[in-house]
Amino acid sequence: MEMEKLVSLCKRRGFLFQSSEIYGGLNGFWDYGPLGVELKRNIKDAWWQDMVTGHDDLDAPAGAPSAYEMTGLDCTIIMHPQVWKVSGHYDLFVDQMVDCRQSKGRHRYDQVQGRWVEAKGQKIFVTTLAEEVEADLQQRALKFFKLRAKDADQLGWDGALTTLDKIDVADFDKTLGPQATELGTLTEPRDFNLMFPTTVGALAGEEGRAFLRPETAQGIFVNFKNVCDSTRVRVPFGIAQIGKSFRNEITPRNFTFRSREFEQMEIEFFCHPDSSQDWYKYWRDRRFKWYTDLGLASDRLILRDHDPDELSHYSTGTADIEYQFPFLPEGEYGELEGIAHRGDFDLRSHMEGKLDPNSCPLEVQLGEDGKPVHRGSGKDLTYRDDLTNERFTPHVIEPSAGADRATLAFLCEAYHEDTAPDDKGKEQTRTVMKLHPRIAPIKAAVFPLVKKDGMPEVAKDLYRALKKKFPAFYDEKGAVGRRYRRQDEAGTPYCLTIDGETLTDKTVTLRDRDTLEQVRLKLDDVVDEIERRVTG
RNA sequence: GCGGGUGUAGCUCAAUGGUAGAGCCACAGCCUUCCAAGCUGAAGACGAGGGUUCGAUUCCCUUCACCCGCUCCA
Repeated sequence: MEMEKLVSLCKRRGFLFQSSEIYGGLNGFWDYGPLGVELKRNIKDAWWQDMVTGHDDLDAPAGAPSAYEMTGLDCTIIMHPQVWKVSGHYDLFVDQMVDCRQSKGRHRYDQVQGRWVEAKGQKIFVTTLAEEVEADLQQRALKFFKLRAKDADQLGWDGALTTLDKIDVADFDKTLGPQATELGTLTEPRDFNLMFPTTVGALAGEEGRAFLRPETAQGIFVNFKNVCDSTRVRVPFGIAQIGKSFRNEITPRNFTFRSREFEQMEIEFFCHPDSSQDWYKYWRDRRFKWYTDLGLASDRLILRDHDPDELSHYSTGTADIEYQFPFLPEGEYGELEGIAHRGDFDLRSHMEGKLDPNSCPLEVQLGEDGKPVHRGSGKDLTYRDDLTNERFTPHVIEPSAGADRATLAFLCEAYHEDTAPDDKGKEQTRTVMKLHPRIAPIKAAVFPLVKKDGMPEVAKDLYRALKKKFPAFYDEKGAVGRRYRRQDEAGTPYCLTIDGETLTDKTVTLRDRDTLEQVRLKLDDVVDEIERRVTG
């Protein structure tokens, strides 16, 4: 399936529009149209229902180490600036980048490795992005100095392997960029702040500076104590939140996949350190199943465990749920959700101050003055188990899903074209969105077969009855076949048609979107039957 | 942010330095008894801003957006 067809359908039928389109659009921002808003809300509602309100907290669900409770929060988008300093976003989201004028490549300033080397009376700083750092450095140095492999002993290496940000910018004219063949092609490092700054209060200036949240998770961590104090939840339990987050991505691309304003569905699950591994595995599998239950095909969806070298050292496991989006090259997947074992990193950070993610065991990151780089709240965020009397800092499992990415994946999965003969027997292409009935924007459409003989009146009554329960659609215009096709593109799973028989025997036809099959139902049973089919 | 490509009606596509055409969709009506039928009618566009020109959708510049590649993806 080509992505353009889906993008075109989304616009034509009102699933998705470009933000501010009449002014030319804005890169990285998208609006949901009349059908899209229903679809996305259904996805968020399904998540909230399945994870929070509908969760059975009395018995351990399949695969769970024990029974557990779930509760929710709705936190603000703008939070105290210290939250982001302590969480690490403030330091981490201010990336410095260098561009290469020759290769046109852009690189993270602190991730380009290199080393000083001298030969033939010239000293240069040679860099690489290769995994085989030493080997590639030698090869590139040999090539630059026009030496053969057997002349490797003519290379005079000076100093240890380091990164680009550790050398003087003035030495950039003696630097061989990682993809360059000549010296001095790298630009000076430039800032790319991935957090959107804003100002709180009427007075501009550093005092009022705040940020739009780059994730919803921190709102949960800073409210951990509030939730414990105001409810009777006991560890293990989870706090869920759905809400907008903002990241000033360098390159928004691929329709809504990477947007600058997006919505997250996150759970922070708090458990005892000793059982955290089991909970991590439970959530990984539970979340994967959630997508397949709603219709994502398991052959396009994978659960990918991060390699150990991808993990922060304090995390004992992270897995991505990834979907084979049609805009990605064959064999590549895009992330829908990450499930991370975060240990006690977050709660401890908000107690003690920003932790150094590279320290082991974790220690507060100190500045040159010996004080924390970013101070924590100083509040006690530990938990006391009143059954065992044990006090500990809970470990956290974080299933973090993108609502817009899930919506896009369901749209991609739903798009189908098939052929069906029209009334003249000619094969016509049919575009149909095979959305799971639970997330379909419109659950049922009602048609009088023709606009006479009292059929519209019966159809309108049925439509009104359906609408009291869920979104329904009424259409009496044109040929019935055309009306069916329109609903196919909107993803409506069921169409109900009032015909001549309805008037005599009180039955209607129920037409299935995917199979095109029709069955007759008693008019009085229709509302209950449709409701049974479209609710989880 | 860099390089390449593309911007004409909701969609698909024309033509043109001098009043921008069509098909489909959608709309109103007629007709229609189960999968995009037919007839009639009405409506709808040169991404934005400058410049050259008597006149620019067309030529030039800038900008915005989308697509491909690079880069990035806590």
